[in-house]
Amino acid sequence: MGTPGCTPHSAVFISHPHYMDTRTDWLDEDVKPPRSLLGLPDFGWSGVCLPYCDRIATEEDPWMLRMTEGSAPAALPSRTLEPCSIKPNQSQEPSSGMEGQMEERYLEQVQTMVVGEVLKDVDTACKLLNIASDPLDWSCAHVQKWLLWTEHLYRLPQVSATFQELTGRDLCSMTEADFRQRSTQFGDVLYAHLDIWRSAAAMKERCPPEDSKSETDDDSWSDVMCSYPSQPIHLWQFLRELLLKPHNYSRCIRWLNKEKGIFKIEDSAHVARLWGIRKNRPAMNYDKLSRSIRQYYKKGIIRKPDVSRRLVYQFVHPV
DNA sequence: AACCGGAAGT
DNA sequence: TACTTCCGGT
Repeated sequence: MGTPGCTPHSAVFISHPHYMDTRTDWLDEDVKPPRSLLGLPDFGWSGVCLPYCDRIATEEDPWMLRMTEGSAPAALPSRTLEPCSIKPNQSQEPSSGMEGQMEERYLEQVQTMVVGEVLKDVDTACKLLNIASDPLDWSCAHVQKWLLWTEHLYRLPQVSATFQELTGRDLCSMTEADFRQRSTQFGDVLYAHLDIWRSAAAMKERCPPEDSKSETDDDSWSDVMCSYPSQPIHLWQFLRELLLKPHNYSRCIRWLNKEKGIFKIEDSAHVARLWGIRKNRPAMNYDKLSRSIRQYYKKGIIRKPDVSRRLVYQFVHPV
């Protein structure tokens, strides 16, 4: 399409009617490069899609393109998502011999990658939201968090209000029609996204984190970290978490000098939104977040660097 | 738009 | 206590 500023990734957008038709701008005001945003998921591809913001649909993920080009939207996301059993269901192309094998291997590789990424992204989101990865374990509050997150992810207007007082179990027992009933426009998106989480949780259970079943369980970020009771996270910890995942978040916050603990908030509104989601504070903004950072000045946790610069801060005690 | 710190609320 | 919310001023 000849839309100015469109990247090839736009294909992903366009393939999804909801985005173009009904997106509202309540979340978009601060979005810098349009393509830094999620490609919207292609729900048709074996139930696998990787919208997880900020990191997908970037130049670093060319395979995303290949996938979306090639895959004709199937009907609905499949209920389960198994890396080993997914077969490309569109082998109509009479690819023969070597070529066919190559292609099949290529597809398999891509699928394995995709599944791995999905799991990673769900895990990341779990950590960020501080909720369990299995929707069945969610309380009403967790459901609301997840909804907030999903709204953020897909740039949906606020839909969480229509899903109040539902536990994760309730949510899981709902059909797509039930979802549509609660949100005519976005019920299907939410349903599909929930399906991804359920599939991811099911997979996680089926083939738990392979190789290293080591005893270093304490700090490994599996269920313990994700699940609920842990004490509320501190803002400085949260910022560190984001900084430690440059692959995911470098577009909104990054180190300027990791050794000295100097970092820059590149997208203040985005960071504030993530913080708000994490703390369940929908009204969070940079004004408030920065006030909290300033509280750290006298506590000696964060300060302004010697030469004060806009949106640049420094951890007093770098790692 | 960011930065600052007081003051009050949760 | 650790923010969150609000705010008047830089």
